[in-house]
Order: sequence, then C-alpha cells, then structure tokens
Amino acid sequence: MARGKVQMKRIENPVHRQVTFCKRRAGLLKKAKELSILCDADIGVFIFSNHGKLYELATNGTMQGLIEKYLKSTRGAQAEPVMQTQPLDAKDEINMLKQEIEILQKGLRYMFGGGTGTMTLDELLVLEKHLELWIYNIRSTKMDIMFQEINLLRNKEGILTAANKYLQDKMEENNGIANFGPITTNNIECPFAIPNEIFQF
Amino acid sequence: MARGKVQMKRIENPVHRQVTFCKRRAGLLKKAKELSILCDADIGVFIFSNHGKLYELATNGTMQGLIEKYLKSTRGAQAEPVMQTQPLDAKDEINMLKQEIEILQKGLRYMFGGGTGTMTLDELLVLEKHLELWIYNIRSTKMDIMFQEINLLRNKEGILTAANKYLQDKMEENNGIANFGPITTNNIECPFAIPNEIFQF
DNA sequence: AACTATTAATAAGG
DNA sequence: TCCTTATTAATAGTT
Repeated sequence: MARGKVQMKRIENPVHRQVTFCKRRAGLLKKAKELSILCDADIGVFIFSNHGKLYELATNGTMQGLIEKYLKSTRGAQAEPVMQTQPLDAKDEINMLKQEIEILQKGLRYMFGGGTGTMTLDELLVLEKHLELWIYNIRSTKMDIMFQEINLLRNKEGILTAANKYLQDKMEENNGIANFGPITTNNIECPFAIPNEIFQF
Repeated sequence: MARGKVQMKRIENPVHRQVTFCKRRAGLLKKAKELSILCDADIGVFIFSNHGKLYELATNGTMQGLIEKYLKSTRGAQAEPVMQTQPLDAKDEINMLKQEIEILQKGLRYMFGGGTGTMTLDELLVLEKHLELWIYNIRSTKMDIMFQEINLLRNKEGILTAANKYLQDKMEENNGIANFGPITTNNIECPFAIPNEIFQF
C-alpha cells in the first residue's frame, strides 16, 4: 500500500517476504484487536510462518477457551456414527469388540503418545462418538462372562453342599453315630459383599 | 481511518457498531488472506460477534487441521500431572478410584454431552494424562476382585468335593453298600475356557 | 449498499 | 531490525 501496488502472489525474495511477514503480521493482529474492542467481538487468530513458528492472538480469555467455543459452535454438523442394529452371535460380537479395541487403542496411542499417531480429527470425532458405546459393550460382555462363571461356581457349591448334607444324614440314619461335625464353607468370606459399586463403572 | 479519528473503545451505538463490525470483519479476513498468500503463511481466524455468530477463515486446509496444528505446537508447556507414588491400602485405593471415576464421568459428560459440562481444556488435558492410568487401575482392581471371588468359590468346590468323597468312603466302609453313585460337578461347563483374551483389554 | 474525505497501513529505501 | 516517506488501502461518516 505504498510505493507501488503489490501483486497478490507469494513474494519470492525471502528477505523481502520475511520483512513483509513481520509488518503485515503486526498489522493483522492490531486490526483483530481493534475489531474486538470496537465491536465487542471475540476473536482468535493464529499464524504459522512458512517455517512453522506460531504467532497467536486471543482477544478475550485464552486461545484454548476460544478453540473450545469454536469446536462447540461447529459440532452438530458432524456425521452421525452408524449404529449396529442387527443382533450378532457371540463370536461375531467378540470379533467386533476386538476390532473396536484396536481402533480404540489407536485412539489412545494418538491421545497419549504425543501426536505420533496419524488419526485425523474427523477420525477422532467418530472415535469419540463410539467410545462410550464400545466401553459399555466391552464391560457388559466381560461382566456377563464373569457373572456366569461365578453363578456356575455357586451352583456347584449348592449341589455339593446338598450332597454333603444328604450323605451326613444317611450316615447318622445308618450308624446312629456322627464322628464329625457338618462341613460348611460359610466361614469363607466373599469379597463381593464389599465393592459392588465398582461394577457400575 | 476516515472522516475523523476513531476512539479505540467499544462503539455504543448498536447500528453503528454492527456496520463497523461488518466492514472491519471483511477487512480483517482480507488482510489475513493476503498475508497468507504473500508470505506463504498458514493462518486461522475466527470471529464471534457479540451475538455469538461465528465468522471464520482458514487459509490452508480446514480450520480443524489448523486447530490440531495449533494444539500440537502448544503441547509440552502443560503442567505434568502429579503422580501418586505412595502405596495405598485397599479402602483408600477404592476411594481414589471412585474419585477418579467421578472426574472421568465429568469428562465423559463433557465429551459426549454436547458441551453442557464446564470442563476447561486444561482440565481435559490433565484428564487425558490420567485416563490411561485410571483405566488400568480400575481394570486391575475389578479383575483382582473377581478373580479372588472365583478362586474362593473354586476352593469351596474343592473342599466340598473332598468332604463328599470322604463321606462316601465312610459310608461304604460302614455299610458295605453304596446306594448311589459318586456326585461330581464335572459335567458343568466353565465358560472361562472360551474368551480369556477379552480380559486383556 | 455506495460514495468520498480522511486516516491508517505499508513498500521501498536507508 | 528500526526509521522515514511516498503511496496505496481501509474505512468513518454521510447519502
């Protein structure tokens, strides 16, 4: 805007480009601040130079708060995850769960591995939607199997206790002499009594 | 910048303010685009009007991609979550896990509840760091308790089976007549044989 | 929305 | 990188 009109294309001279970058960057951030003040707007700007250096401005609160606000205001335009409606047999379900675990673990690697994964934000949003359902399914399956096991063992306990009592009665009936007391397992504490709440997670 | 200097403060006249907002918003986005083109920079701008309407510009790719890049470039300056190093007794551990579950559930409400929660991004980052450890702890505790239960029930089974055999031997010894066959529970299938892999999740 | 007087931004040069 | 200055671009107030 001075000493000659500027062509709207990349400045090839690197020194020239760097100078212009500094000047116009300052101008842009100033303009953003002014707009924010004059018109009571909430503005976020971030600029990555061609060498990857970040310059940012958040006019109100933090950039993170602004990004949250931005993401919130753009939610809902996202594709709904496709729901599985058909019932599956146990083997298919286990395979499905395993596959979901793989995807989930990919997600976890992304989230906790410092960005070394390659998931896109879109993938992450789908993952987000599926996560709760996956956890629920996996928990349900695990709990079902374990409770089934526990109930079977309790049934065995009942059968054996009954058999025990029957044999003892028979012996008393036949001999009239009981040479030992009744055998029970009631003195063994069952940890299930304590932490039932934990299974609600 | 014309017909009089403008005071750098909020324009109180709403009509005036709205007009200025439109003009300067267009100017700001134009400047951002020009800077991006001239200097080969990657720029994201988002503007929330005082009525919450969003105007955005992402010069290269999508805003989501830019936000990812932004978040990635600002990671590492975050505070490390404080790790618990002292061993805890079972009750404390359960309480800790419960508390962590509450925070986790708060996080889940935030992530899946459409933003009705009030977690900040900082909270979410801490949550992120803790999540993997929490899940591991919760799983370990649950598995420990359930395996404990299962082992106790198996012990009971063993005790009762032994008692059973002892009583039967005694009866045969005393009577010389066994009026029924041995009682076992071996015909009851145990589902644990099938899906052991699922517990590795 | 269009116009235009005026200010603000900035390209080139030092 | 900062200062200066000629010139262009943005825009405040008006119609």
